[in-house]
Amino acid sequence: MSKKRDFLRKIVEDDLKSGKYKEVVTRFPPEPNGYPHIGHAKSISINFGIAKDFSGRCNLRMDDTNPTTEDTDYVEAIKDAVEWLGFKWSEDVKYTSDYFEQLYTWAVELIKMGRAYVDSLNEDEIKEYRGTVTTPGKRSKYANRSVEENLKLFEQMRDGVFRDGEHILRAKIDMNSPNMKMRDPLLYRIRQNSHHFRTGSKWSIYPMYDFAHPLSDYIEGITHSFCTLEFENNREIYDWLIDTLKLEPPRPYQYEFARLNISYTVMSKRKLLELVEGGYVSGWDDPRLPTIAAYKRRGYTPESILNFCDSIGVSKANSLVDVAQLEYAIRDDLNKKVPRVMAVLNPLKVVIENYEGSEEIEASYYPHDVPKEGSRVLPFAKEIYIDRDDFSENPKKGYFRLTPNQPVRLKYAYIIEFKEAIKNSNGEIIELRVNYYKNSKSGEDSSGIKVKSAIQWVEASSAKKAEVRVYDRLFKEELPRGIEDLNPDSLRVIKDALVEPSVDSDISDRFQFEREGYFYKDPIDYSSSNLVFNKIVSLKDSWAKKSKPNESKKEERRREPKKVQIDGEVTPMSKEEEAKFNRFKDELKLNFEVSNTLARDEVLSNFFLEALEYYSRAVTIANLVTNDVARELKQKESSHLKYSPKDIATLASMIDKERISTKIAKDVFEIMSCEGREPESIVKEKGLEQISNPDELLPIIDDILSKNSDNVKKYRDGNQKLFGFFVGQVLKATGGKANPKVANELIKDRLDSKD
RNA sequence: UGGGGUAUCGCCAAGCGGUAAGGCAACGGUUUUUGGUAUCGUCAUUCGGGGGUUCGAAUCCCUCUACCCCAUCCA
Repeated sequence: MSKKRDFLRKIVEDDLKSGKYKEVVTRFPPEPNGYPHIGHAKSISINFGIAKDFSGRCNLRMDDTNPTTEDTDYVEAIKDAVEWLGFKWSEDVKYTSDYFEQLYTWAVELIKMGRAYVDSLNEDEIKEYRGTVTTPGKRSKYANRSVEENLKLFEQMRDGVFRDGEHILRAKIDMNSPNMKMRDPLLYRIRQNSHHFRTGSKWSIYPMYDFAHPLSDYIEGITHSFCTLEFENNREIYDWLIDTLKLEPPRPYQYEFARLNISYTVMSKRKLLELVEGGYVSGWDDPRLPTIAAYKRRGYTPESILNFCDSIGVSKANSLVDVAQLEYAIRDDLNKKVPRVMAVLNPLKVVIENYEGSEEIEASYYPHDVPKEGSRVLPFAKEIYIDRDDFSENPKKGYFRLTPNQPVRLKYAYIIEFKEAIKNSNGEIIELRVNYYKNSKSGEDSSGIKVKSAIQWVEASSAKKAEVRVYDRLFKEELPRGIEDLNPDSLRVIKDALVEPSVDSDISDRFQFEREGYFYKDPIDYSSSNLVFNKIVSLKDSWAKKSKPNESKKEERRREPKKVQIDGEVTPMSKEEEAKFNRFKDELKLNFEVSNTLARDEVLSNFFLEALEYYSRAVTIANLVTNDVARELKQKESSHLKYSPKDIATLASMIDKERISTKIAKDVFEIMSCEGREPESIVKEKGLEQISNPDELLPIIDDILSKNSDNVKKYRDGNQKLFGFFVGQVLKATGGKANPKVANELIKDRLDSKD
């Protein structure tokens, strides 16, 4: 298993360790209503990856609860994507529609329990009754129907008695819930005349996501149900359903992670569909799209996609991943795998005037640093082609290629030297005349000529013509809004590129065209008589960066000045709060902030006041209460606390008497709140009294200092930050019991004096 | 405006009271018959802002700010 542990893996690991589940079971549950994209790849990588890491299982489930949008084509595309990425789902592909009968039974059960009802409001009324995020909703009058009536109506809904929209099944939860999703969520709707791609016209009613999803997870024995952030609000329904139906454990729990966004592309189904249907791209597998089908067609490897998913991690923060990170993943993968070959994308004819005849040159497919074997033969003769970019009449500074007074090596072959440029009537160069050095042949070079670079070439008579499709980012904006941000140059088709003859063999489908990039034989259009290549990704090009001075040095290290943030209004205190505040501050001498916090929180201030009756040093108690007790109170009712104000008072007195350090006090507090024992007995039992005696501490300190002599040196050289490190080490060595104040002084002494 | 979330380098992202990981990008050097690769180095005195607690805070407390999600009979 990989060492890397994201928060989801941590949850799974803990659950397995605690024995909550014996085996982890996950699922990838797409709705088959669109082509999966790289965002799905992230989800696939998480769900299948976690199952694999923890030797569990992962189901592939088609969430087909909406007959109007779904289709079997999409099912195939999804299966294909999962397989292509190299995963195997557990058993057969699952379908939510397989569970319709069971789901129906549960719905009936809910009705019988009085927890669901048939509502007959129309769509607009339902919306209106739901209220808004700030105003409560109100319940429909139909919510009062008897169980019998609901049962009968629901049965009739199933039997196709009603038209779409006439009735709806809802859970009876809470129309005033601050969570909009809990305002009597819809469970079933009527879809009278739609044809479901699997169940046909068998059903007139279809379950909604919120109803079908948790229960399908339960049916399949899923343990961890991972989904994206936008379902956070739905989790409450998820739990409500499973609890209300009193389903036998083990039950699944839902956890959410952030959806993937990549710069310069779009990921939403709606926008993708718009691109395809609007003809802005050639189809779902247009290599410019972020769909898995597109990456596959473009030539990305499954490994590279998976590596990419690994590299971006999993978290809950909305983020926009730089495409450069994806590009790195594919380059990194292909670099190790793929043969190098020569291609000239923008051919310029070159005649080597002093060369006669022809020869064959053997050239390795792989550079010295790729540990793979294999070579091919390159024909060589008087007429060749090089790339137009590799000759310059008026070179920029730092240009390494052929110029009128700079020779260049033809890779694997000879060094050539410029003689003459032939131009057409427009002054464009159409042909180059050069001479070669006989004794400069690659591998047996005795010419002594130093060249700055070696360029690719193809021999004229044997080179094959190829179509090369060069892709750039689909959008010109980092965060595209829609088609208005389309990059007009996202596709460039080069019809008359030339490639060396060995390319048309079955050595590989992917190549590196030397000094250009990685290319893939188009799986659909490529044939021996019609060579078609897709550009997967270019090589890194530090020359292009250097030679393009536009956005140059200006941005150097220009740190944004820190924005000044304006603080908002703080709600004013009530009369009583203000009175308390003044008493705390003036009478009890608490500081402003502590008084403020205490005064504004009634539970807290009561707790504090009560503790004060047992011990009179207000400051220590107040600090304990405002910090540590407050933390617990965020999660628990005060009546659920396992310790009393008196215990806190005792703890405070122990701190004041310096029997224990504040650090240990935190530990003691922790035990108090977990086990509900008195501080005195905890300290006694564990022997937590702090060590303040220098004679006891000094040997420990010296030991640590000598063991960390490198850090001591660093500290003395000026790295003041390291001081905390030494204190930490001493505290660690004493089990936290060293009096940190004393330890601090002693360490400082030692560090500053002894050389 | 109610509720639910999230903020650590240009972009991802570790970190859970004791020396601010790592990757991408960027910038330099070395190697190189790919301006590729590899390799070495540089790149957060500071963790959204302000207070507080502590010997010690990215981590605990208070508070403010910004952004995302929720009012489909979609998922």
